[in-house]
Amino acid sequence: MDFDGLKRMEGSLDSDINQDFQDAIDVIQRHSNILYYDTENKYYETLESQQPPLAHSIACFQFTTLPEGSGPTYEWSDASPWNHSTPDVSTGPLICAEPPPFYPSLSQRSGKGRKKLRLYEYLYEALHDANMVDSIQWTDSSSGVFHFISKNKEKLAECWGQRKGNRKTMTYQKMARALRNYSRTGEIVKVRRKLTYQFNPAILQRLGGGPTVGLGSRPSAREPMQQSGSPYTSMPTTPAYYGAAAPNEWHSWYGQCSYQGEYDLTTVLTASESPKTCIPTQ
DNA sequence: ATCATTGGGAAGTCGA
DNA sequence: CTCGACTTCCCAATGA
Repeated sequence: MDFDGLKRMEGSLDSDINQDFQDAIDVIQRHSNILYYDTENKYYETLESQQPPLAHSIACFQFTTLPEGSGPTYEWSDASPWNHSTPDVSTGPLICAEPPPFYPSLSQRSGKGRKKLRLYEYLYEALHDANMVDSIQWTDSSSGVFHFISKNKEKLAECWGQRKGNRKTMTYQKMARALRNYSRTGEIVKVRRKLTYQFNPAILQRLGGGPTVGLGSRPSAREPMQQSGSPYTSMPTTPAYYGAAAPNEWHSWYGQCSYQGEYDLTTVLTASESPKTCIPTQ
């Protein structure tokens, strides 16, 4: 992203971002470095050339069609990122283009043996999509903390709903409800900050980035992630959220913080060199 | 007081 | 038929 792009971004960010503008800049800078993420698919290289100027279209997803019976036929990470351009939300209501012919219908998408795309996977995907930067951004990608942009969070939700082929329009409220269910399993937890959530480090790792933690299979509601002996239980390198990989311990950390009043997330999250304690801003 | 956001219960849907 | 993973609806609490 060039400087002009940055400037445009700045103009489009609304008040809740301004409150932590430095944060946003940091995230944008991170995104500018993220373009190499998908070098294998050449997504970001080709996006520009492939994209027609559909200024108000979103949520057109291109899937790689895999032959039936060739092993696990769908993994979310195998799906090519969707083609869409950033809608100019300031000029009017969001209009979603009809899915292109290759857009898989629900039945196709969930065909034999295909794993359903999970919300957290979708969010992770969106976080690496430069065109979604106006809807969702990393607050601190290394610790898996991300936040929704108040102004455009509904766009992301709509995209999610379209991707799932829901009958009704997905809203942020409904998406957030699903997100809250993750707090039970610990896949994503709520950060005590407006519109901000955090991936579990193990999930983050599994999704292809983030800190190195003990890997395990995906936790289930019945088997919440337990990582006793994990470095995160004793050593909060990025103290705020890694405090523990186990959800319960995360929460206990949050609980601690909440007693200390509002804390400076930016400070806490951007300082990873040395262990720090929670820093209240007031 | 208003609005946005958060949180959770409960029932329903859908695919595996 | 069961189960997981949402989805949908609703309502209450909280904070700006």
